[in-house]
Amino acid sequence: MVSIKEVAQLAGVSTATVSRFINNPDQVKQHTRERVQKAISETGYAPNTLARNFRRGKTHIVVVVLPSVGDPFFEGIMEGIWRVAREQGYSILVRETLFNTVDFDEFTHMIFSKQADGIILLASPSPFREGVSIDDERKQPPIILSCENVTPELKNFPSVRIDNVAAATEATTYLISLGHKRIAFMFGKSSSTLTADRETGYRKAMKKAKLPIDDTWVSEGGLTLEGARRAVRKLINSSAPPTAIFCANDEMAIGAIHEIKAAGLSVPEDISVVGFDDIRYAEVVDPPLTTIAQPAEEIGERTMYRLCKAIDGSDIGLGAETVPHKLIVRRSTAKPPQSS
Amino acid sequence: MVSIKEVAQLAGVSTATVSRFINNPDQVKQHTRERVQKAISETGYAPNTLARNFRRGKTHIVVVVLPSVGDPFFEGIMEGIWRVAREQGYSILVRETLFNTVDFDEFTHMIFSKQADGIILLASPSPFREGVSIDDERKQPPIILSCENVTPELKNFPSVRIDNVAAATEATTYLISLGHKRIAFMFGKSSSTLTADRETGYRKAMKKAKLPIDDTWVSEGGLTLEGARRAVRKLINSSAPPTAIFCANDEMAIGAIHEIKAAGLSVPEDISVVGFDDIRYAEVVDPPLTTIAQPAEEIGERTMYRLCKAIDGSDIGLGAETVPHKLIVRRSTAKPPQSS
DNA sequence: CCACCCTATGTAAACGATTACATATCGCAA
DNA sequence: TTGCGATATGTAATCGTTTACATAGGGTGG
Repeated sequence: MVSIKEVAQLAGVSTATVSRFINNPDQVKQHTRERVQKAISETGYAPNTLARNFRRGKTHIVVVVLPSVGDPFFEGIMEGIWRVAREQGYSILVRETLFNTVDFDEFTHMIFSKQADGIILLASPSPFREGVSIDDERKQPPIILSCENVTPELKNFPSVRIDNVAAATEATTYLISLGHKRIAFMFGKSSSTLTADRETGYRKAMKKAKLPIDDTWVSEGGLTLEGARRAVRKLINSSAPPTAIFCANDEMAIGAIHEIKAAGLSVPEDISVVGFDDIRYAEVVDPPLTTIAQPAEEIGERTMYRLCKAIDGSDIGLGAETVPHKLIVRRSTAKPPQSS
Repeated sequence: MVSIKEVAQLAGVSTATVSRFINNPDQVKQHTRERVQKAISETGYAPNTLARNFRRGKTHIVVVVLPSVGDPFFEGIMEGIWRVAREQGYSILVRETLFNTVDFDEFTHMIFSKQADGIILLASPSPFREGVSIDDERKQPPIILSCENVTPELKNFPSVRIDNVAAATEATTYLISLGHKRIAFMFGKSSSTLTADRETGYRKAMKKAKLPIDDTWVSEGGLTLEGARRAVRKLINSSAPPTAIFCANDEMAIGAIHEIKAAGLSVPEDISVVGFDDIRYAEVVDPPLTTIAQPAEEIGERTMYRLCKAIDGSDIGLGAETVPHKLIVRRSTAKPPQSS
């Protein structure tokens, strides 16, 4: 592997000059520039990134932690992250948790040990160790959340997300406005604020409409197709089956629709279904899914920008940056059946 | 940031001893070990990965290049890659191409400039520059393909994949066995061997059954939902619409089903649809999709293993490593309508 | 013509770990 | 006791860049 020394030798200059030629050509005289350029071409020299990063103390790497890349919702977020990353000269290292909780310390350690310059969390790390709090004023390592798919302990962490409470209220209220009274809520991990907030919104809307909530209507499905299908089977067989189901994400909603149809019922004639996220499959399932759209790319972009600022040492403060959501009405929702 | 020097000083030993303690504790006497451990705990020392990697000349990073993480088929492959990566101590840096061709040189450069130890290509790089050939005996940089979603020039590159020709033949033959005579084929980028092989398999089966192929039946849709929908509209409105459509991936098949139903036709009563990949949505679309299943995780694992070997300097040879596929029959296929 | 400054380049010291080689220490056999 | 080998530790060079500082050369103003 050819090093800067050999290039310098061949060009008859010092290594410093070669380095300057690469990083700041303006400092180098035209005449010298040509000689160095020639030497580089001849040797096929490429600067050793390991050495450079080591010397500069920067990895130019950002780790994105998410439950599963297969979830199409994350695609949009990643798109936004990548755009900014490319613009700012970062590479993205992806770390899947596969829905296992991971130790938060693992990520702070990645920063301390210079494996990465910053971290974006789209998944739940395990709760903090005792005594660690995020509210205090001491400088945090450059770690930021998106979508708040995390444990409540991290509530004050820098993050970018929609107002999940308001969005869930809106979705539920829409079902209520159609005439539904028995509305179920189906969610993922109960320990995440994401889920908790959406449940809060749901309960808020039900309460406002003075509608009762049957305990059997609120069920954990795991945010997956399969989990949703299990949960739906239970709901359908219960003594007072709901006429509408509000799912904490589209993946569950798609699984729910499938299972409802498999049971010989129709969507939306027998049961209305509302999803959350507006993934691209939402439009092509049968019937097309009513759902809450999140500006995923924008979330990704703003998260990455904020992280870059943190890496550069700026104070980005605590708390969430909120982006707008939107209710998308398609054909998976309708008035409840007459008999209800 | 605390360095090994400070730990050594605090423990009253040399930096060499601290280094040995970290990398090879057995070499260090029990007594010393305790002192060093104490110093590490007290200082909160974490070895600087940048320095270590630089010294060792290894990044412990593998780049995976793919068109889009949003495609659920890649999820399985990534799963397999990650499993092995974790086992072998690598981090995965993901690079999306968003269906743009990227310069192959970019990846060899990443290796030369020590940004990564190896590359896995799941997406099409642009054709080689003139004069570069992959058949020659000179040692290749550690780059490997999966799924052969690439330009034909790379045909001899080390890769892991199913036998696309045989799989496509099988799928087409299955349609023929149901009685279909007018079978369309819908594919993505025509420049990839993946598509070419599947088309070859399709043509082979048609030829064997002595069935003609209408040119309008073979159409490029871009491997996306939207592309497939456009292509279906054309097919339906043609003078001799097909009774079955074989799609080069499930994403297209799902788009096709949706568009067929939107046009007021039924699947499979009017038109049968076959996909490719068996992504997890294949089972929950309506009707559930008949498709070719690929052992995605296994592909990912074997790819990563082979790459690790290449990185370690072993000769992994040229050419493809083949894994088995399987036709999954669901309800999107049936006999053609009577009138045909 | 001198003094000064500015520009282009060279010299060499970092960065923080690893490791070849040198040295010290200890145990044990002769 | 001496000598040898094995074991544990220290010394210092090294990886390839960057960069603070030194220096040389060239131009300008007085």
